[in-house]
Amino acid sequence: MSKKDAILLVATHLLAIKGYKDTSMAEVAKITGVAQGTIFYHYNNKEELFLAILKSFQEDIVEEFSRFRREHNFPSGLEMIEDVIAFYLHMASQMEDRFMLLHRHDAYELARVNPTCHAYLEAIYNCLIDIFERAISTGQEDGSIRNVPARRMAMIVFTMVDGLVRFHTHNLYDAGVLYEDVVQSCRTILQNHVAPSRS
Amino acid sequence: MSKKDAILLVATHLLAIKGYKDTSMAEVAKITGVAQGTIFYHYNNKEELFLAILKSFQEDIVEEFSRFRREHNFPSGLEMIEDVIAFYLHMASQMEDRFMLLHRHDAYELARVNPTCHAYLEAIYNCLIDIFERAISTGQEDGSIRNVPARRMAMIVFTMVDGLVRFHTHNLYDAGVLYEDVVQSCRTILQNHVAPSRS
DNA sequence: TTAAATACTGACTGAGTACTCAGTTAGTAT
DNA sequence: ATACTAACTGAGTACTCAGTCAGTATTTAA
Repeated sequence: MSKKDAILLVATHLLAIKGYKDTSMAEVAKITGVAQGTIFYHYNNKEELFLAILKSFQEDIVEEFSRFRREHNFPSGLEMIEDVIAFYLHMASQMEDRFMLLHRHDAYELARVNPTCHAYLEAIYNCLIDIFERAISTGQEDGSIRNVPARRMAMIVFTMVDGLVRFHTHNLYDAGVLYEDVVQSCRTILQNHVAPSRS
Repeated sequence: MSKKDAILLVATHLLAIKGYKDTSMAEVAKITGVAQGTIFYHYNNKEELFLAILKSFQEDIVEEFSRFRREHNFPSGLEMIEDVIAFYLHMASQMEDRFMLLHRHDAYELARVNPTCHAYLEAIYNCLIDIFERAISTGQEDGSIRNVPARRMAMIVFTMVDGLVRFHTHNLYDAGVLYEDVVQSCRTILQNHVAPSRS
């Protein structure tokens, strides 16, 4: 791996677990095993390094989620929802550092003054919510999901699933026991009770 | 108001909107209109000031939520849920600064190494989730809410409502349009469809 | 009218910060 | 053999920060 990539990886981890202000470029350099100057050779300043992390996150997550849609087939929209929830949680543990970055305020504060940062964040959230929305729309077409506003319900489902992840990272409750309840709740909210042929 | 209280108020606001590391004691002093040393006279260090804020938040929120329960009567548990959601959002805008503090990582990081901080956080969350749980239990007794695990469902409802608040503070979506959907979703999840007399 | 306790002040300190820059090195083209 | 380049280095710079301290004002008690 190039030193540039190694710096990005170490910085992602430190920024995730310690936050922007508590992460010093000196520490990133030391852990990566490069000189401090090397970081500034590749990234002009701390903010650019942070943006590079968001950019790679956005690219990777779009890639992973579209691969998921390519490689899986779902018997119905309602069943797809459950697989999407499981996949989301899988990604959140696979990309633990970057999801933790999403749960910090650093990115949102930068987004207020930096349009590039705002664009990355929006792209990431759109990707995360899109996949729930797609499942709901699919379910509405095949009749397994009732007639609800797809985008807004996708955001609510997202909120619940993301809440699980946050409970876990905040270390206050054992979120694992909530998984089944969340899946069941989503089923209850979305499930169509009238026969599909009725519409 | 005493200078001590004034310092607490200003610090709460700054810590909420800028975060722990980005808030300097010098700025707190300047905005409050006291000398830097005055802060350290009342609070031994920055961490103690932070804990004092959490403590007052915990006390106030317990007070407000138990007042709500004292002063309101609810025709049924299911209807109580809707009022609780509205009240929660009311409190979140009333105590905007302190709820924003809850959405930052600062407190959770301190809680990892500081048992007092952990205790305050746990008390706050318990209070927030208790009121949802109480509504669900009430509804199960009067038959308006179905037989679901009360505590865990309370956490899920909390997750949705808190998600609304977070969307708002993160400034990414207009969360207002989601309110009705969240209330409707909660009703769908919890509502009892069998006649109360059947049990 | 003291004396003691409490409340407050702001200049100061030393550790830590992001970032710079003159210079080295390893590799490649001429 | 010479010239050139991108990657890399780490000591140095200017600055910010939490916390200290010696001293002053204000309140309380005898």
